[in-house]
This record gives sequence, structure tokens and C-alpha cells, in this order.
Amino acid sequence: MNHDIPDHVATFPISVVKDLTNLSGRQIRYYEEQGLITPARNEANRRIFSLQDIERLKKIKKYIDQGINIAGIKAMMKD
DNA sequence: TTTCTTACA
DNA sequence: TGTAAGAA
Repeated sequence: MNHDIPDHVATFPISVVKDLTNLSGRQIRYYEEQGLITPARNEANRRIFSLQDIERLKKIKKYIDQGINIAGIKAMMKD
């Protein structure tokens, strides 16, 4: 049986993402507002994140911890 | 109980 | 960025 979760499939609620990234809910929502991440939404308008979203946030946190601002991060991660 | 949006002493 | 409020 395949128990792996495809990295592009969104399944985690924000509470899990907070624990996995050490970012606050405020930060996670703000980064979405800034277009750095685009998590999906479920029928209840709840954000649901994929492993890809989580890796992206970890990368963002790394930059934030280095003192880089949103504009700078946007430029570097502009995919 | 958890998450969402909006607003700001 | 944190936190308060009110809604869902």
C-alpha cells in the first residue's frame, strides 16, 4: 500500500504547519497575502497546505531569520 | 475547538 | 508581528 503523500497534495491544517515551520499563524497568513505561498482552501474556507507549501514556508523562514524582508524574499523566490 | 477576517492602545 | 473580536 502507498502511504506516501504526494508533495503537491494539500492535506494539512494551519496548526500542523505552525508546528512544522515554527512560524506564527499571523506570519503564515501574511506570507500568503504577499503572494509567497498559495495554499488551497477546503469547503469551510480553511487553508489546507501541501508538503510543497510547507517546504516553501521553511525556505521563507530561513530568509526571514537572516533578516531579509518580504520584498527581498519575493525577488529571490520569484519562480 | 480551530481557523478566518479585520483592525489597532 | 502580536493580539483582540466576532463570525463560521
